[in-house]
Amino acid sequence: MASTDRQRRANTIAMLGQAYSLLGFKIVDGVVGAGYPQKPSHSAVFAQIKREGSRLTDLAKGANMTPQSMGELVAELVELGYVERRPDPTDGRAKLIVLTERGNACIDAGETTIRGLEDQLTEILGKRGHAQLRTLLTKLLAEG
Amino acid sequence: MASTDRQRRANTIAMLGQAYSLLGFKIVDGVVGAGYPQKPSHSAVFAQIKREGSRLTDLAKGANMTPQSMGELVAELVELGYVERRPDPTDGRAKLIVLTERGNACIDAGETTIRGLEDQLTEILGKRGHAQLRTLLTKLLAEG
DNA sequence: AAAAATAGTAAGGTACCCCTGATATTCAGG
DNA sequence: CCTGAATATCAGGGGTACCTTACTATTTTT
Repeated sequence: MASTDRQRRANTIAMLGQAYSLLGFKIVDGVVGAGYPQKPSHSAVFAQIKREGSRLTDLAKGANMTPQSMGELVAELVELGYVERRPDPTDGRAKLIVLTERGNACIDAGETTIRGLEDQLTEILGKRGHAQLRTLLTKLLAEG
Repeated sequence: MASTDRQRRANTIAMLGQAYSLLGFKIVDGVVGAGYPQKPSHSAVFAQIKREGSRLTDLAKGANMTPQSMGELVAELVELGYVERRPDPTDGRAKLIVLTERGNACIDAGETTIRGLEDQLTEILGKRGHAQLRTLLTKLLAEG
């Protein structure tokens, strides 16, 4: 991803990138550090999967990738013990990808990590500043 | 990079990532669209290289990678006609990586693209909001 | 002048992330 | 019940972005 800066004042986009890089890695580190090893791409599953379980195809669509690729991610998560494949009672072709207990615990660890980082943000920016940042980003993403 | 979300309210870090992803790709698209093909990783060079030229080792340090990896990036940029390797007159071991005319033009295109995107940000967030965002990010990066 | 450090190059490897193509099974409509 | 679409999976491939190890050429140190 280009920042293509070299200017004296960093551009806003480069700053966004640096901020994300800084904090994003801390999430993975936090979750992995809490005893839940995983690869960054796995979050594509964790971010979408429903409590009742999700179909592979739906996960793939949601993550904007092929079912084959998603299948590979799921296979890794099965290997790691975070999800299981179960036959879908409503469709013999389909399988439901469901979180195991450990999978749910992993998500909890992720949410805890994120909450901790949000708290750090509040410390750095102040309650007001943090809220402002969120408002601005929301606006930006709505229009972008 | 994990967002590990699934919450109703998106977390701030995920939003930072989305915003960066959105805008970062627009930079590359803009520069490439202006007739300067390149890969995202190349910005690691463009972002650092000095007008007088830079040494490979320095570029590598600045981008936090090995000289070998940086050497590869530089080789690609030489291929694309953006930089040249010249012997460093002050040290027979070293070479200076210097921008060609085309390389400078490419940087100019990048800066133009970024300026355009910054203007868009101002439109979306307002002059005040844009300034606030920059202030908040600056603070965040200083502490992080 | 010999030894040690530094600059760069060369060759090969790894992790990650995603793709295409082909196949088996099941479902849904005519 | 036949056929076309959908679901998942197997097999194989490829690109990006890095790394390690090993080497040569040059400079600096002793």
